[in-house]
Amino acid sequence: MSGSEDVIGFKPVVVVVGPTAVGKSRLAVRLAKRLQTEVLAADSRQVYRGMDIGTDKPTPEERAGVPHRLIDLVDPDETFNAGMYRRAALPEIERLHGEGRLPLVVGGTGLYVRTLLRGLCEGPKADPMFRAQLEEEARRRGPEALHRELTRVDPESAARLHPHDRVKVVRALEVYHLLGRPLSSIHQSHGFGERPFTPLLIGLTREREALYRRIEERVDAQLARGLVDEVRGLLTKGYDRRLSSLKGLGYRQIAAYLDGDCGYAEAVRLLKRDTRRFAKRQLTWFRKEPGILWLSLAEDESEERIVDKVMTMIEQFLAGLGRQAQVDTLSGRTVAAGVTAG
RNA sequence: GCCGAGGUAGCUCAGUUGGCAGAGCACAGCCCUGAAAAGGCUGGUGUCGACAGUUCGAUUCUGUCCCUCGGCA
Repeated sequence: MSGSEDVIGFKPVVVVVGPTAVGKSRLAVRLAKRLQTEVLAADSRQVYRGMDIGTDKPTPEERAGVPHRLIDLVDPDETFNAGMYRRAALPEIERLHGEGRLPLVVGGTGLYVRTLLRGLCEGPKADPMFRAQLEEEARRRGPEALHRELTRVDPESAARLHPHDRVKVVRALEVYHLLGRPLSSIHQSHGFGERPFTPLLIGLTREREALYRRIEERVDAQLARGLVDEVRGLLTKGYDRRLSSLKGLGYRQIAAYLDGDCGYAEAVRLLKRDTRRFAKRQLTWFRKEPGILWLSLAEDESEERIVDKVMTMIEQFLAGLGRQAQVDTLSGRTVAAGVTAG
């Protein structure tokens, strides 16, 4: 079933979010089978080709019969970012709608999910040369110098950003440099106000302790599957540790070990710790994202039962859309594509 | 049983010549508009082993007891 064809005027999208290792990917495969649709990843790391174990991509077996999109889009030394993700994802969603299927977005990259559901402001694309220049300046004169510069051209952004937050200070300066307009004014007029779809947002969570245990187990499993060899292979191919792709969890810590910065046990400890911290940051992000229906998973809960629960939520969601469409037709209003559901 | 060392945060430990208890790690809370698994900010969570004594005031000094680790029996 898909059901999206009976809700004329709406563009429904089901989105499953949650912290790393909560169990999103496995659930996604089962859900996609039941919905006869495809999995659209919202994951800033799985876009890199050749980075499979460390990003915990679904295995070929898991992907058999269930197409996965928005994975393996670029090589590790290519730039990728939220804007590129959005440009790649929107056509996939449109295509599925055209085929009468319900798009299923699954991922833990909060910003990517947000760019789909609420848009991305019309800022200029990243300019690597200019960024490198600013980075050099930060090294020479300290990060505070960049922040002082920002205070001159965009006092609002400067007030919002901590002087040490180099990445975001550089982006704000870049926007002003390319556009002659402060980033803050662009944000203000955008405000994440777009509503291109009618989403059902499902957040998966677990008790903190259980989640942390799953993270440790998953890291151990990744190591058993050959994470060290995967990282070594990337370094041998000439990919630099400073690449954004290799600064991700797993790659950063194992590359440090391979370069002799620390011992193996220490690298594993740090990887587990950093992954726990990451999961915590994800929870902070999603907690304040509006409209998420939270589903707390019990440790002994079977995958079949979880799928049933989520399917019930999806059916109710679609039924609600049907009623809403009827009401709107009766009252003679034009149904705008993008009525808020949350 | 005797002798010695110790008991302070979740862990390892520092410290108070008697005056609101502090480091690292661990952890918790938060920010985020083309780097987002990135980047950044904030926070000490405590019956100082227990009971009694001295004192205006004891985690600190004294006594008794309990526990841990060594050594000797």
